[in-house]
Amino acid sequence: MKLSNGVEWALHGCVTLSQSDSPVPAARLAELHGTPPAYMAKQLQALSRAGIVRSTPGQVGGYTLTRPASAITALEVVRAIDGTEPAYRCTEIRQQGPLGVPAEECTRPCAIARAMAAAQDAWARALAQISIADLATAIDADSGGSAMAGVRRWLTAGTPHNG
Amino acid sequence: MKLSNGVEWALHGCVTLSQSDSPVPAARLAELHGTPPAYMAKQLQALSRAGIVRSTPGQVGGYTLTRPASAITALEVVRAIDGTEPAYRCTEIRQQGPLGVPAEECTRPCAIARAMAAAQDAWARALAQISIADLATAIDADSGGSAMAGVRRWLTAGTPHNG
DNA sequence: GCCGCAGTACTCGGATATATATTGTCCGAGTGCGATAGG
DNA sequence: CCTATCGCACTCGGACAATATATATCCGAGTACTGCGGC
Repeated sequence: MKLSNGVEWALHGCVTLSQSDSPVPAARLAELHGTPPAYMAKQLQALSRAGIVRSTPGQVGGYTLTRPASAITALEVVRAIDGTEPAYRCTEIRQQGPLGVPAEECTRPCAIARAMAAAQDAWARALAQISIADLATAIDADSGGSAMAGVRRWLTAGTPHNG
Repeated sequence: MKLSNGVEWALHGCVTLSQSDSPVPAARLAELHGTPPAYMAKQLQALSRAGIVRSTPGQVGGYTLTRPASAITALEVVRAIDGTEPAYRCTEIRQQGPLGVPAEECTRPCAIARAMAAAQDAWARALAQISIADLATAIDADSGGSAMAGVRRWLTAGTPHNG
């Protein structure tokens, strides 16, 4: 069970976007985080399809959060990048083999699938309780309260029409 | 985040093994579940390395659970097949880029990594609460109490020296 | 001085190669049972 | 009839291909700013 690396970049990217009102280009986010620019752009496109960020074309375009950071959960970001399919996919092997139960009796999911789904729900609930704003606050606290201010300064310093 | 298909086979296999005192060959388990024999054997080898099952060589050999089914958790089986590494691996991108924080200040994990780890813990706890015996009981209940008896009958019927 | 227009530079978006992990398969090493020969 | 020995069939175990997924990249479509010409 490996989560895509893009999830990490998307989460950090959302935290960064939460510090800017003006659009931030994908290339700039990639520069800030030290990631391949084209691949970071790919993740942002996925976030755009999921409705988490809005893309602004044009010369001073870029990406912006569609909602306040406190209204975006980590679960949404993870699902946008990694997909919504559950980690455990039951292939109904109980219907296979010499003792396979007929499909008509399989009215409810397999007990094993139910257990795995319950675990996944617990995981999702934990992520749903955390917002991008929470993450930004936590990161800021870890650095003594200077990290987010530094991000804001760097973002504005890099946009010539703003600084 | 996709979980290996072998997890499903391993879980079903452990439930089946819990119904037999004598060793069950991998090929027989594969036949019962309708899976590729060689690949099912691969999963059982992983379970053996993890100490969940014990392999018995020889003509009437096979695999047996090392402990009562009530003492084997679903988490152990999943970890044996899928590995113990967490789904989210922090690559410390906070140390990258122009605003990278020096490594000496990274005394505790990144806030995002902490959030993801907490979610993974919730997932693990949910799986740790479920034993192979619980799964067997649930599967049996789904079939009106006949499934496990059928498995036991099929296992003994297939072993010529027992039936 | 003000307005309309073309040019340009920048942005995103999807289609395209490469690397890696998973899936699936095979053959060799080892072990216990069973038949057999001897006492 | 009992026992030791040999052969064999069956088992697991790890090493080896084929496939699917994730990773990384590139080029084309579209849009807002900028400079220029006309009014």
